[in-house]
Amino acid sequence: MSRQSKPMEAVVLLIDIGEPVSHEDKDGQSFLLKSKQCASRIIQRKIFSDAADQFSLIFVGSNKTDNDMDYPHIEVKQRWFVPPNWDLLRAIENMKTTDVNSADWLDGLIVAVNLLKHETEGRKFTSQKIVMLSNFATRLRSKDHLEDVIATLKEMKIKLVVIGPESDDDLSSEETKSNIQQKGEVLIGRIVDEVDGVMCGFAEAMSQLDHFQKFIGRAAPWHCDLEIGEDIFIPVTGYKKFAPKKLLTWKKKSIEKTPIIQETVFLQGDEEVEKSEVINGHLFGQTVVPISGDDKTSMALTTQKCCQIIGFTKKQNVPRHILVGDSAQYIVPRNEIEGAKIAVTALVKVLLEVDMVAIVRKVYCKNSAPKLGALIPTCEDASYFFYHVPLPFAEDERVVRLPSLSKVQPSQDQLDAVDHLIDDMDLTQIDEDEDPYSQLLNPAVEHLNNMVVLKALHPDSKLPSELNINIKNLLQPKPEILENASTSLDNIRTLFQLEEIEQKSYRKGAADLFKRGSTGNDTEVEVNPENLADSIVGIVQSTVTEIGTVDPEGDFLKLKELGEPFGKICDQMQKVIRKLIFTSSNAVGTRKPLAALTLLREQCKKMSPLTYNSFVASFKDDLVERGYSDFWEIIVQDKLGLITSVESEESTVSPDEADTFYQINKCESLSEQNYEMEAEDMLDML
DNA sequence: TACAAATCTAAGGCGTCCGC
DNA sequence: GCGGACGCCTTAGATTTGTA
Repeated sequence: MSRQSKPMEAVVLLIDIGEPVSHEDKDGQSFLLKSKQCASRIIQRKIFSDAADQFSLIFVGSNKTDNDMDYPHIEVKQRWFVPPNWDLLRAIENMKTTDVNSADWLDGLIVAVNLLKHETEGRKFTSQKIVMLSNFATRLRSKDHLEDVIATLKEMKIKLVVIGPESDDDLSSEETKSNIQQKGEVLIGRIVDEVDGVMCGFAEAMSQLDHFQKFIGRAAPWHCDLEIGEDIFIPVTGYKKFAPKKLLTWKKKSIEKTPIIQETVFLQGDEEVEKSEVINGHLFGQTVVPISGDDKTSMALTTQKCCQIIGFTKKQNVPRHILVGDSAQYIVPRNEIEGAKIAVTALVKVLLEVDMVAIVRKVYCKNSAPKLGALIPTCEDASYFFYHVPLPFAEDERVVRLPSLSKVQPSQDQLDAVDHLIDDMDLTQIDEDEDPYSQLLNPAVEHLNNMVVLKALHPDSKLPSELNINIKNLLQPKPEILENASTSLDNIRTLFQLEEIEQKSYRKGAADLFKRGSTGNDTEVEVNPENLADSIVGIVQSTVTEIGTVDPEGDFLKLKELGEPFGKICDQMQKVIRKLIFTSSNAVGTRKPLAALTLLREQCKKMSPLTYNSFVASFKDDLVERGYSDFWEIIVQDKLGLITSVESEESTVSPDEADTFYQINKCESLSEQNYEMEAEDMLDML
């Protein structure tokens, strides 16, 4: 057995399919149709909730008689208790009414009790339930067994759920119940009362079954010692507070019942390579660095499970927006460990008093990756504990500079209107019990499950293009909230007039920007300075913060104009040139890095020849060493080597020295050959 | 010790974006 | 339109936990 098994309930679905349930109600639907929807929904919910419950199925009013007690018109359709499955669902979907109008629903109940008694023997069900769907419109053969049924239901602690006709209060004045039906309802009502069961109409039942139920499993504990320094260890346990709902997972299955075998083939060119001959590698620039399994093992960071406090900081240093991860944990003192509760409580109390949080290094298990997190002290219902929320490492952070919105100046009326709208739709003041959104279900999960059910039951039919009304409701604000905000919404509509703007293509935009000159000469363009300021320059000014690979020359000049330190932009330019040569794809070509290098040399000639000379010397070494001699040849051709004393007074390099620099000495070319050999060897190994 | 459930991790598949 | 880079999602496998 598992450590703590899921609850496993044995459920008998007892459904009336006799003649009396074939009649259509005022809403145009027969009782059987409603029974179908209801029973089907019960099974669907169980399938998707991954519950361990098992079902059997009994029809009352069937043309067949198939039960151990030989009661007429009672058919045990599914004897063995089986997990909820699509076959069961199809059996329910295919239910048809019969012309039998003398089936006894009490007989059906007795057969169901008998089934639970005998078919659950030796199996570890945690509870037993009968779900009965009938309109009780047939005359009972005998009421002799009534007391026995009640006694057995009580004795076996069977839960009884009866879904029947709407109560008289919910019926319209035109709808009436027959005498037999009224007597039947009184009788079943008595049974339900006696066994403390549940009885409801379809409307109520369906409202509870509309959405797929959430299965609340028991969170798995994570035991660890909270370490403070070298000597203090507090035994704690972590439980997930919340985690994202996982959607259905897809498995590749053949519908033709021939198994799908997934096969992976490794190819080098057109030739197949054995998996054993394939090893992983990392691509550094154009160089593949192979990493074998052994290398990987020796490179792996070996860690031990831990939850180590590495420091404390003021709570305001851990603002909400830097919290990361997709789940949070409770960290509570370990149960039954003496002193753990006292220690955690003391720590939490002190941190609350000084408004601080603890920063921890958390390793889930041996050799798993260390994570950074914040332990946020919390007190709820007189219990002191921590919330653990993951924090980002430095390299996880992205600094996004967005253009200023200062150009947008809303009027005071517009500001007030938005203010009112926020007040009217404010959910923060709603009582938690009345908050319609506190238990909001995930519409994506609901919709996907609905669609899977449709496809499973009707594989050839098309999926509906319209969303189910229940899903639509999940996506809408509640009507009462919209009503409350109706005045504010009207104000917003009036004050923020929307205009349709024709979407201009980039080319069209450019044509507008660079208006053709009045000369009519097609080759001349006239730049409209006002437009330019509002568009390209504006955008560039607000966004260029460092030199990128898209327009390195433009970025360099812009940053220089903005007064960035010359050394800093030279450094960035050098990095970009290296990136364009060594790590970009071949498609980049040599034009862009060459243009960037030319500009850098021109600028350094005036400002700092030493910076350029130092860079070009090490750049030459790298080019030769990595086998980029073609690009070096272009540098030689274009005379982009060392800046000489003739070109700049600050340079100490003579023209002769500059000429010698263009030659590659034997040692360098030897190392190049070596590199090529090594690369060939490595490729052979691959 | 075996087992089931919860949890985490790495690898591979796939879709989107962007530069050429 | 193509292909590389990147990120998200799924899946399989590993680890941990607690009970029978």
